[in-house]
Amino acid sequence: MLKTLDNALELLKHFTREKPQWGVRELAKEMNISHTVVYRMLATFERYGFVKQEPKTKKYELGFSFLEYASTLRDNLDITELIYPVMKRVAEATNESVFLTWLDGLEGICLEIAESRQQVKYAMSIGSRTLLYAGASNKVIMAYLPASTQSAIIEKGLRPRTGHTIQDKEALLQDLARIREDGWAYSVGEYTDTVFGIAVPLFSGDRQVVASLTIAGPDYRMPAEKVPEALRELQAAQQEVQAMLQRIF
Amino acid sequence: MLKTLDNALELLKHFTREKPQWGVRELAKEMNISHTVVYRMLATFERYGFVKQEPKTKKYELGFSFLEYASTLRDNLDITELIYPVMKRVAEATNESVFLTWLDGLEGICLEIAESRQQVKYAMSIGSRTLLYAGASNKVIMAYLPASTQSAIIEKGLRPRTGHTIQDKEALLQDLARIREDGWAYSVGEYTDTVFGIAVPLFSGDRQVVASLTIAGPDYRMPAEKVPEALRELQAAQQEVQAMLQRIF
DNA sequence: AACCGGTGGTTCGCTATTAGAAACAAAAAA
DNA sequence: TTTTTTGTTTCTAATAGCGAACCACCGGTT
Repeated sequence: MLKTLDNALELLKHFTREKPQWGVRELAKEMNISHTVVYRMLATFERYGFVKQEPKTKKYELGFSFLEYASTLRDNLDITELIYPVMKRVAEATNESVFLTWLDGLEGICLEIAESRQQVKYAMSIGSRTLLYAGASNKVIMAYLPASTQSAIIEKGLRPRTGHTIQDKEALLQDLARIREDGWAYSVGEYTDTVFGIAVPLFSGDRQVVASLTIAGPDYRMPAEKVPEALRELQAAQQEVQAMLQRIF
Repeated sequence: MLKTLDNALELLKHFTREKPQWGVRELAKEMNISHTVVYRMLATFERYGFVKQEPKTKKYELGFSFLEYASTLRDNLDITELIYPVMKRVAEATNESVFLTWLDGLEGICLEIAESRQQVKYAMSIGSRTLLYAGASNKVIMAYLPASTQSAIIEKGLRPRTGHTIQDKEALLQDLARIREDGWAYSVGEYTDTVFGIAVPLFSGDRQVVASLTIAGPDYRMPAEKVPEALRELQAAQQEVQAMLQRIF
């Protein structure tokens, strides 16, 4: 393990939505290290476009290189070309937004969004991480993980996202068992208040869960009687995407 | 400048669309350094999710952290909330896709795309870099840059992207002068074959070009007589976005 | 089964690189 | 104006990284 690189990557973590700009000395104080060191790291990052210095304020912020790497990363997964069209079709058929959530370690990460025509955007954008124990899109992934992994997620703590987030370990495991039997998940307001989700899992060639496909939107637009129709649409997409995944993975 | 960090960022450059996966020794040979060093760098990056190792092949590839940082980066610019809705409106009015290109050093970078309903996707995705001397979206930015910056771009070389890319220095400068007079640019097949572009510039609070807004699509869908109407739509969007930019920058 | 060339991962001593105090110039703030 | 704070540069002690040699493992060949 390289300490210099480790320090540098730790530094990057400080550039967040809440605090996107940092002065050299300001950041050094925050990290409890010499401002000289911070300066050198930022200067090196800047040469590669990972941060850039605003000429006026002299403060540093994230650079466009992240966009470039994110772009090639998404290309690697053939999402835009293969999966997105299917998602878009479901979005148009159901008039709701469709999300592709990928499994990454003990968390989920949103890889693609097909917006419905109804322009109601959510506070979820591509690249945002999610906890696996709340919301249909996440639970449907967790349901198919090995028991040991499920435990690991639970051990990390079940902090509630909303008033409807399941906080009891046993209740969660039971819920997951049911989802596994059904082959799909439905939830309302678990991850975000007043938002429903209908989700199905996606598997790799060797039958491991790797992702989920989700229809989501404001709860008032998806009463119980409309769920079966949306689910049918989603399951058709699932099969289609599944076939493509087998060929790749 | 930190050499260790510099090396590490140089290493990342090798993960491209063309070669997204690397073995430790393979990459070491490519970079002409010890495989031990490469291993240490990859291991450190992996702890932060910037690369990940595929369990089967043991090869490394880019990790999801880039998506996360790209996401917060885009949030910083308030694009999704403020500018995207305007772009979407133009896309629906004209039935063509609308692109937001940002100025970054001597290059452009695509920050947002509002797709038209007609599902014809281009090989351009968010985060891709573009050269400033070809195509309406780029030239309209270059046209408003100071002469010294224009020279710098030209000095770097005018490699043709297509058969219609302007390669003569004088011809280019003359074209830019005209664009500056008109306040907008129109081109066909300069950056990508059989693709037209109509573009207008966007300025920061202190009257510096920072970006461009572009309508683009297959050339057969935009004959000369339809250009004025599309331009009108685009210029309305320009004013609207401009007003928002003044408030931010 | 033994072999071989390949892989990713580990160890350890020498040495190049990095950290951090101090100093600097410039720009805000007093 | 002075004072404080900023980003940046310089210097040297000492830490952290380099790389040869190492191991354990895998997959194909003999």
